[in-house]
Amino acid sequence: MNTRDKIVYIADRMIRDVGYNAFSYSDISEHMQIRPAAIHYHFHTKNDLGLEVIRQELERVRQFRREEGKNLSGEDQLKRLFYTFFRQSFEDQHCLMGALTPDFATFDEPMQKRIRELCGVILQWVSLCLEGERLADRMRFNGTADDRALLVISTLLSSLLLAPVIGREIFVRMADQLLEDLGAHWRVDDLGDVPEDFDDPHSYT
Amino acid sequence: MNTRDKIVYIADRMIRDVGYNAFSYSDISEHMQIRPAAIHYHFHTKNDLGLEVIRQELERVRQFRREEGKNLSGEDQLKRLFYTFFRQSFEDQHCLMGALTPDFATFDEPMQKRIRELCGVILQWVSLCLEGERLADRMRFNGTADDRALLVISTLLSSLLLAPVIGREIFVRMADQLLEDLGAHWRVDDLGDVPEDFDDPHSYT
DNA sequence: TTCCTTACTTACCAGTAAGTAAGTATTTTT
DNA sequence: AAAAATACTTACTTACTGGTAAGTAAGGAA
Repeated sequence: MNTRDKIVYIADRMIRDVGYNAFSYSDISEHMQIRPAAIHYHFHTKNDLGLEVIRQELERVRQFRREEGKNLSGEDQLKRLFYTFFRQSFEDQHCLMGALTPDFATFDEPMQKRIRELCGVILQWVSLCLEGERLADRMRFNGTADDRALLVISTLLSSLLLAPVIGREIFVRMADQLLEDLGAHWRVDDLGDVPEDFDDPHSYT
Repeated sequence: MNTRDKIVYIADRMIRDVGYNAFSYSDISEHMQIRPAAIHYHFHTKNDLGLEVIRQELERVRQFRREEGKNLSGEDQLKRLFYTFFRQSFEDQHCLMGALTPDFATFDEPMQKRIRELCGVILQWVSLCLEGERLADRMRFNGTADDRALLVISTLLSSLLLAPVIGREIFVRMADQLLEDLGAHWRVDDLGDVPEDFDDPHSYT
């Protein structure tokens, strides 16, 4: 990974760990062979870095849907989503939306716009998966798929936020309850174990 | 309201507006006839102030349950909870848990402990209300009341987090869907309008 | 009248934040 | 071989953070 991408990767993790307003360039520099000022060479302002972190996550989600997701059922795509969140619950990390929304009011317009974009893409993705599953009779729920997607995302998001407070096990409790309510025939346990090493920069979301 | 309580009130609002790590003593001082250093007279450190903000909210919830809540049905208590969150969605404010949990890793032990306490009290409260409503046949749900309380809180919490991003209307959408799923015969619309002025320091939570 | 407390103010500290400017070693292009 | 771009470092500025120290005006108690 080149320096630029490494900076973005570390910033991404920092945002998920402690929130956007609680990390600095010097925090990032401590995790790599670089001085804080060198980060300014790659990202003029912290805002630019923040924008890039969200842009890359947006791109990852879009690429997954374009390429891998194309050949996967809604169920398999949802499993991927749940697995990502499951893994993050083990790392005491939050999803980008959960980490960024509380500080939303402190961001400028371009940043807010991009968060809105990320939010829209994720909701649309989950909504389409849910609608497909309902049509295939593998899930059932009242109301629109859009509304149900909102509930799914909000449950995953808050289970990560609450995990460090209440305990890691609440992710499985909440996710399984959600799946039961949706009439799904699979549970978090079916997703497989989380590997020991967590150095791959994948995440949706 | 005396100076000390006013500081706590403003700090509370700031935490809900922009998060704990994004406000300073000078931000608070700008909202009252006082210099930043005077706040140190009342609260030696920012941590002490944070602790007091949570303590007061904890006390408010406990007092409500001890006094008013005693004579109210689970339904009326839940209505009170939903109404509080509904009102906050209009102010683009977050609940304390939603505002504090993303920064959780940056807090020291006493602070984390108190947030955990607040979280526990709220969940227990909602859980008891839900259990009562199920027994009274006014609500129905699978699984334990504790798990269902977790879902209710997480939905309310994230709807506030997402409101500034997606739009205020999502609070009503998500809350109503939640109530429908629970088999409740009431909706957010039944809670009455939110008044224009929002200067009363009540909030649970 | 003196003393002490309360509730501040002003002035300051050390530390850290984001950001800049100038210089340098290394690689790439011409 | 010279020039230029790349990827930094060192050293800095400005602004602001939480926190401290010393002083003071107002009020009540001895």
